[in-house]
Amino acid sequence: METIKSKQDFGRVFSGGKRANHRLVRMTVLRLNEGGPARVAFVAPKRLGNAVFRNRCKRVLREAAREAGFPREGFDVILFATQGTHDAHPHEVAQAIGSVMGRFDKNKGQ
RNA sequence: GAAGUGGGCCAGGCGACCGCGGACCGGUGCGGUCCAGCAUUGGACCGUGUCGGGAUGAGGAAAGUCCGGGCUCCACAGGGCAGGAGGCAGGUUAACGGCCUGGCGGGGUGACCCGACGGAAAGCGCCGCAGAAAAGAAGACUCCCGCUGCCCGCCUCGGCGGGUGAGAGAAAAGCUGAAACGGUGGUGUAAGAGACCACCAGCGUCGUGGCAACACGGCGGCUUGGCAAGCCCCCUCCGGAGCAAGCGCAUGUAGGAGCGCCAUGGUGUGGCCCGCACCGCGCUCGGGUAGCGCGCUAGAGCCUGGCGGUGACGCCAGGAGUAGAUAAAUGGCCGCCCAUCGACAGAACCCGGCUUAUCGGCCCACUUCGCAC
RNA sequence: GCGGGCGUGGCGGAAUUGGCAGACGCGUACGGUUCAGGUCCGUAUGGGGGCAACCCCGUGAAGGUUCAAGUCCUUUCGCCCGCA
Repeated sequence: METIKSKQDFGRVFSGGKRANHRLVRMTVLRLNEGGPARVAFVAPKRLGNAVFRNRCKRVLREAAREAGFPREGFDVILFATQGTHDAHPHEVAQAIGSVMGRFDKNKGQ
């Protein structure tokens, strides 16, 4: 699973991407016009808690992303943990990601 | 059995499947270099992609960053001032503000626990309100006494009684306060006082024991508040930075332009001075960069046994054993077991401590109380 | 990794060398002014107890030094800032 690493790439996704919120996950999605590998990033803000709490959040997101079929062709996605992510089951989070991504797939079809 | 004290240990386990970091091994594609050969080609090494195999992979505090070191660079880390830290004694150690043993003080019936525990007659400063007085202030004030003097009365003519409080005496009492020129009791006196005596506290000094802190005993003269976590004094220790240290490679219009200063100068140097080393330096404009590799994990380390030591610890012998990431790896799911899957919590150069957080459980030693034998 | 600062009523923000904690401003409540509202003026305003006089507790938390701590010291929690 290719991850976004450099500061410049993050900046590109933040400025050009669209945001979508859910109780269990928040995400920023950038549609890629030209080729290049689709990538993912996992973020847990510091205000959520200590290092163990945030590591757990990112592991849940990682497992959910794997189940949801990431990385998806043509998208760079940043996944943010929320307060609910820590105690959620990865399967729930995967469904949440799926429903949110559904909007973007629909838009793509139009 | 109940309550408690001290010390040590564990931090769910096993199996199956899917996934993550990553050393290593094997296959294979591409590129480069070298070697052999006339040549198709073959072999070795390096880089890179891909497929398969595959050991191994967070903590007792990884935490807070409160101390101490190692390591690296600055000069080989040197002198002084400033600044900072520590503060009963002896030991332990690489070092420490840690630890051990002992002393002293305090708490507990006890096992045990706690203690920033040098100096206030080196100096400066502070001690509000109350109180006569608050730090040597004079014996100032109230109070005490009635020797001398003065006044009045009596009378046996020199004394007696009464009054006064000028002079002399004295430091006991003075309601306050956190704290008042040691405390209690006695002798003494006009009244009193370490003036004298006994005991206690404290000080000095001598002796004995102890490496020492200190303890015990004798003697002495009678006595000098508290705060140093106020400044300070004394003793001991500390050069500065930190793995973004530091070294190498690659990239780059890059050995850039302008102005200013310059040897009693500038930089290394981080507060200052000296010393040492180097010879350009400062500002502005413009440009570039946090890519890759090394450092990077085996270390004053851990376990077991023996010896020395009261102990911390030291010495010797044997044994086991690679976390090294860099947008940063440990997760998901199923089954079984203990007891309900639990607490605090995630390595980032590495160690030794300290402090703080913490569900539940186990082991050892000891104390007090109750009951039974 | 290294270094520095802050925490006081509901809010902002004072409290000199330790010596009566909450000055001052805002806000809130009540009353007055007005036909009504605003402005303005006055009173009250940390918590608990008491009929009252008054007493006790309160400066992020827990200890300590001192006769006395918002102030000094230690540990700890939270927040903010700077440097590489």
